[in-house]
Amino acid sequence: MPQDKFDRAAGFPPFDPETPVVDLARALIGAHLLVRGVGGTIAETEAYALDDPASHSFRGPNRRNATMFGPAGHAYVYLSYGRHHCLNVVGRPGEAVLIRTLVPKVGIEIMRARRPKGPLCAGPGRLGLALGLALTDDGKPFDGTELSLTLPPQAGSPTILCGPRIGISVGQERLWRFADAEAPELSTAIARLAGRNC
DNA sequence: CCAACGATTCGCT
DNA sequence: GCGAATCGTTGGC
Repeated sequence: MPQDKFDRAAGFPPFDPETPVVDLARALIGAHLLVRGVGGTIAETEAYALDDPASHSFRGPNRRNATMFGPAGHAYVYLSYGRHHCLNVVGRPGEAVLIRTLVPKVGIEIMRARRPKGPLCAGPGRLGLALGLALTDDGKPFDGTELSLTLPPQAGSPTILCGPRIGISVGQERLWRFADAEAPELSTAIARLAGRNC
């Protein structure tokens, strides 16, 4: 049963220049994410690398992806399909982890006000709306000021499922989508990842 | 310069 | 299950 390559208790988040983005993506499963006091537990992530045709960084730096080439531990927020604000955690240069699903914990009333119907934080677009993300959040650090990323003390090493990333037309062979097998929000996602543990 | 296409979601058939 | 919404980036001419 493969598990994380780093010691979750040693230091979190692992924003050192050595941590490959796949390890960061796995490390963030089970972490607690807050955006201006609203958030929850990360349940689903995707990794995007530099030599990765599915990544925004693949063709080099530009106005949109500049944050991906900046320091680790900052938020890369971009506009998806002209309407959704999606949140990433920047790792090594040109690498980032897309936060796809959160188990809502804090500020649920606020999230529900922003999203009157349907799932609060299941899917990157819904999550961005529920957390009140905007393009002005692009480049902000996860330093506990507006954005924070912590590992709950009681959190153990979750069982992590993996599978192909969603919504991409290239790079499907990389099984870089990760999900917490225990997360309640992921019934359909878990079904699609059933039996895969890597 | 212009047409096509997304790291998506929602509503209707 | 399918198509619209919506806009910045991309790629072809």
